[in-house]
Amino acid sequence: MATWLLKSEPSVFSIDDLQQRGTALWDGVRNYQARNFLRAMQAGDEALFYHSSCAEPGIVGRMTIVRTAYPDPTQFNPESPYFDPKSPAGTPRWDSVDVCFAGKFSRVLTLAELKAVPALAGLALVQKGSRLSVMPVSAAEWKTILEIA
DNA sequence: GCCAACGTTGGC
DNA sequence: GCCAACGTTGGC
Repeated sequence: MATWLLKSEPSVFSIDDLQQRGTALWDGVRNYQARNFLRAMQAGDEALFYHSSCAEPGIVGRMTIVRTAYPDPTQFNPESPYFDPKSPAGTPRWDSVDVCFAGKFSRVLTLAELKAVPALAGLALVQKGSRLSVMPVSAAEWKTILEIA
């Protein structure tokens, strides 16, 4: 089982939205490195939910991957902000996975706090200039994060 | 709202 | 293949 971290802007899709819906498709990833991580996910993998571009950026909960990568339907929808007219119909560029709510932390593990934890220094999230929205989390990092949650 | 850092595009 | 220009991300 692998572990991951996924970013979302809470004004678009928050941990509370996921809690309400139970299961949701994770769409809108438009970066090749992030997409490749989506494609590496297995059903049963676990992931952290991170709120970005908001008043208090940080990790807010956990989820489980319940369906492996499949073509992100928004890339073909001209009405969607994620529409990609250049994505070939035969070999779609962008993928989604399905995720299931697995818990909301009692507090936000803020980015500032995470940056101060030496054991998390290798996490792409805390590295300067990193904008990666889907990233792997090592077993040790996962353990550290759950311990401070 | 600002702006640093990054990824992508496209001319050459 | 290089690299300047551009658009986007995301913290502050």
